[in-house]
Amino acid sequence: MALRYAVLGLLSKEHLTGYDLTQKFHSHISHFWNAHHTQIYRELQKLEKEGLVSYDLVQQHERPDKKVYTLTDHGLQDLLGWMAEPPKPPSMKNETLLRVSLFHLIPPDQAVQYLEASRQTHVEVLNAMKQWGELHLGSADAPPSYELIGETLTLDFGMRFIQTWIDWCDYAIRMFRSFPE
Amino acid sequence: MALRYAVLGLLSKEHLTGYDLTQKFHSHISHFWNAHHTQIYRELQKLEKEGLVSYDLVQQHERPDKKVYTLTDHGLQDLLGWMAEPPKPPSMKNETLLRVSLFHLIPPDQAVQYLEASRQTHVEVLNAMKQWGELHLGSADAPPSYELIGETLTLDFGMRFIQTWIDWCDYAIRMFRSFPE
DNA sequence: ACATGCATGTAACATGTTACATGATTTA
DNA sequence: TAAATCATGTAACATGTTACATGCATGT
Repeated sequence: MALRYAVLGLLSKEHLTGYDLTQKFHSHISHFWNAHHTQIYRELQKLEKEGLVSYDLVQQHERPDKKVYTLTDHGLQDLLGWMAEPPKPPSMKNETLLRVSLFHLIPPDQAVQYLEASRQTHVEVLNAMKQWGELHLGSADAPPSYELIGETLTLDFGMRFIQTWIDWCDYAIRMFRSFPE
Repeated sequence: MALRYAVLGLLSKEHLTGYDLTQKFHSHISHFWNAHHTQIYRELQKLEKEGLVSYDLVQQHERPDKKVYTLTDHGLQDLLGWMAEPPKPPSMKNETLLRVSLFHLIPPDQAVQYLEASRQTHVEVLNAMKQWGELHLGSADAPPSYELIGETLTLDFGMRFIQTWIDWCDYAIRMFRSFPE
């Protein structure tokens, strides 16, 4: 029930095509949501049938037509209603942690190897986030405009989250190293 | 592709019925995975057809029969093969952050109210985790046995994760308070 | 009397993933 | 010459959610 609100939310800022939306998902909100283009096209069709979005056909030279989607009044009302719903407890689904919970099945050096690879992946993600923030939000020290407050806060959470991963990987590696092999 | 490994992983420790598995999902691994009983029954049927698990019918007095599932050799091999796969970058999907990214659509006091409710929810989850850890894993200071290392580490991550949420909520509330209303 | 627990499921639907398809244009 | 980009999709399948169903036992 939430993919629709990710789409409506992006459309509340700009008029976008399905393709544009896919790009935004990858570039702007991947630290808290993501979707394949196939899902987005399917969702747009449904939202259009329900009257929450409408589209204009735009002809292009030498390219297929594109559908530029717009949020309708009804769509904005639906979105604002959803914004007022109470928060739910977080539910995690993480393949790495699922593996870690079964580490007693494998030898310690394989576990350490896995944790080191995982740490490395997270370091790379964190660097990419920092770069993205500097490019899109400017200095992290200066307070953001009200328009950008949501993006600033979610990026900040994303970076804290990844840092938590890195710290935890270090801790876990130390714990494994303390076991006699 | 990972629910099956959550099921196989639990069955690598004990023989369990579908009902037992549902309980374990809720009580033991909810900080990094979860599933409805309907999913678990469906998955067990598939795993049985593929020969990764088998079951014994156990008759009960005054209750319907139960199927107690066991991991087969084939199932264990499949599980160990999965354990050796490389880690993926984490992918988050979080409704709260999706709302936060759209906070520019609502007035600051509604945003603060939401963040305070979210903080409260996370405090409650953290307390429940602490209690569960004391009950199942004993003192957090003493090093765990190798059998319990996975559960110790995943619970530790869960608690760090929730603490990160709480700290971030405080930061976000301060940021909103600094905006003139 | 009513809810909760034990134990198993079906059905319908929503969401997410992967593979395949088209066809011109631009970049390496 | 190969690939990536723009732009739109279909199809098949896996996973996740919600509602409904059964029937007995125990606790409040």
